[in-house]
Amino acid sequence: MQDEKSVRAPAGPVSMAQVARVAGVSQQTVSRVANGLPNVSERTRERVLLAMEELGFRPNFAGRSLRSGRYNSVGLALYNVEQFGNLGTIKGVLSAAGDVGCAVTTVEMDDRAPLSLAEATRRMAGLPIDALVISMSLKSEDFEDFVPQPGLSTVLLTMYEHSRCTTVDSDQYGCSALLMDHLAGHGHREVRFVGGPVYSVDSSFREKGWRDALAARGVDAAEPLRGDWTADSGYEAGAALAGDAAMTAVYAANDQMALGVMEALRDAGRRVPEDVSVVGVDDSLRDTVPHVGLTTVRFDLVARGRAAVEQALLGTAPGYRPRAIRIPPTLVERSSVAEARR
Amino acid sequence: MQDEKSVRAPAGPVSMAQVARVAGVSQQTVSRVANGLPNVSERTRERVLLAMEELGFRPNFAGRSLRSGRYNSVGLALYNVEQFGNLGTIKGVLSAAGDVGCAVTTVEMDDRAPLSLAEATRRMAGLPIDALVISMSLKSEDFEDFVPQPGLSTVLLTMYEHSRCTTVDSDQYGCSALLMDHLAGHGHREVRFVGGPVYSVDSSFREKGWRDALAARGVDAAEPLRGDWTADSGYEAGAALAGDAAMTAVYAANDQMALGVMEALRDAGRRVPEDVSVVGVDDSLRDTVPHVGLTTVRFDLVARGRAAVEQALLGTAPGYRPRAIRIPPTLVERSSVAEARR
DNA sequence: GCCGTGAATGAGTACGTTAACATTGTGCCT
DNA sequence: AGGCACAATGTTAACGTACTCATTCACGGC
Repeated sequence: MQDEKSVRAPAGPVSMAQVARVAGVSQQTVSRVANGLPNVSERTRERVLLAMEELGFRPNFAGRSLRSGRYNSVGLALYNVEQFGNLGTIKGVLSAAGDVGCAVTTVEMDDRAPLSLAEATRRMAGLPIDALVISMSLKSEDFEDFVPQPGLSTVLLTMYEHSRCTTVDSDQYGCSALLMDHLAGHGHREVRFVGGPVYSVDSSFREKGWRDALAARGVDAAEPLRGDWTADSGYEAGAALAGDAAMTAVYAANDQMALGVMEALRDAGRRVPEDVSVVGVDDSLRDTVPHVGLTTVRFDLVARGRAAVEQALLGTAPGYRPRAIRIPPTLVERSSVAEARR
Repeated sequence: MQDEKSVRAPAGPVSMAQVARVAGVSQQTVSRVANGLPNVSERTRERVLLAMEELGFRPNFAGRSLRSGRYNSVGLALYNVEQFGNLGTIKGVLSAAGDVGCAVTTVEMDDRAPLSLAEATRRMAGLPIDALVISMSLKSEDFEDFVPQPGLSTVLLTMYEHSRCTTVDSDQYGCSALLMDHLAGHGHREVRFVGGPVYSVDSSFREKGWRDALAARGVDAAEPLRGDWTADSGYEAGAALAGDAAMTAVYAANDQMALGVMEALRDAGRRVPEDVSVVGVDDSLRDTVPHVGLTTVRFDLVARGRAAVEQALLGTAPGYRPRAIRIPPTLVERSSVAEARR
């Protein structure tokens, strides 16, 4: 039963008390060593570190945060993980949380039934988190009557402006203004819109921006076409638009559809951008398609995620007032926009 | 100071004891209600639920898991969040964790210096997690001397076969066999390889698979070209290969470069697939490029993430033995491969 | 040589929860 | 009517940590 070296079977989690016994010190001294506090002699420190190593000590999170009242973690409720943009947002959330020494505790919410915000909050409330970021693409009315969990600072990633909750989002309305101004600067008035699915909130904000821009210039908006975000659906829309002699530009609600539109127009004998200008949204094709020539708009999704976490953590301080933060997009000018024909 | 309704300022976190006081029951009864345990009268239950609502009770995670010794959470150490494939893996991790009622606690590891595995494990050890999945694209030698934290079931997402740790990965070697067999079936012997950056472990496994497949057929491997995964770098490689009269097929280590290769070949007057066949890896262009014609290989990244979590959780049971799990890829046959010229 | 100073260490306690056990109350069978 | 089963509820203890306070010890100034 005797080994030559330090093979005391830990058999389950090792507490500071056990380390203390082996090192011949008090549990409090082990705590000091574990947290790098001063007033521990070098000799003692080494003895304790050795005992920790030997037993495989792992600090008990529960005990620690029961004492401190803090978890050093931000909650993230995700609705549709694979949706475009989530990776950038996740990156921003992780990055901002990491900057302040926080982990990110994530739960996927799209298991069975379409979950409500209330249900999501309830499920997140029991997790080890100091603040909560909720990313669920819901309709505006689903946000209206939402009441955040008292005592849990909550931020919603949505364009809806909530009265009791800070909301953060890329400016899905402003991106249209950016593109329409750009097109107008090149003399385009008759701009057609190819939207995403009707249930998409982002698409409808982009559509509203398009409508308002046209209205501001006194142009009647033609009935928008709709795709399902894929390049193939964009191709169909482009094919349908190719015969439209009045229009000089197409605004597709994302880049993949814009690419489809461009290909369909060219297949129908209309040159891009000489005959028709095309713009998209997202700048998702960079590095993916060789020689991308699509003028588009880029959202800083990382900034979106960062802002959400920053606000959520600010919200843990008393006296914080909810606000609405919209991350401005930037225009990415390439070669799919030219002067409109007279 | 008296409001007509239930606006007792909670002022900080609310404990079961406080709820108990308001509801006029014992703290244990509150616990029973919170956990949905039986043997509570309907009247009492309602009274407690009301008090919870009124005070904004939020179950204390620390107290609960201090008692139970479990966290119901899986740790995820991520090295390079935005890298291709991570989103699918994250999805799989979240999904598998969610299936067993676990959250996922994530920390991004690429802050300052290139972190070591040991450092990553140390940082994750103090988090509220029952098991750990580590996703860091390191060289094989960085994995060799890794010792997992005792008492913390750990899985590495890597092709390296570790002796004391379960490893999970998509089969980055087998994908080459799949593609080379497919090409060989169409009569291709002289297949050129366009790899990713030299430091990429995935690329080198794919390259090894390509070499071994050629060797098995007695063909000398030409020096591979290298890109940086982007379509533009693929275009350059394609331009360089266009003059190579002997080769009949190109194997690009990812789809974006394959697309660049195809465009460069066509620009140089060589038809694809009639003159040269091209294959890629990842199937990353689906829905992104209209009418994708690229024959490629698809990894089930969600399955990769799922497998990692499943193994990590299995590892919490005694008697578990480490294993190496390789998720097989599937061939996605499109139109960029034709019979080789005689 | 005595006391003050400050470093090193230990003792005691409380954080919020749940499990085990103890107690009370209610209704039913004989 | 007496007792027994079982439902409803309360009491106590323990999980591992870090804070507060107490104690010991060494050293230096006078």
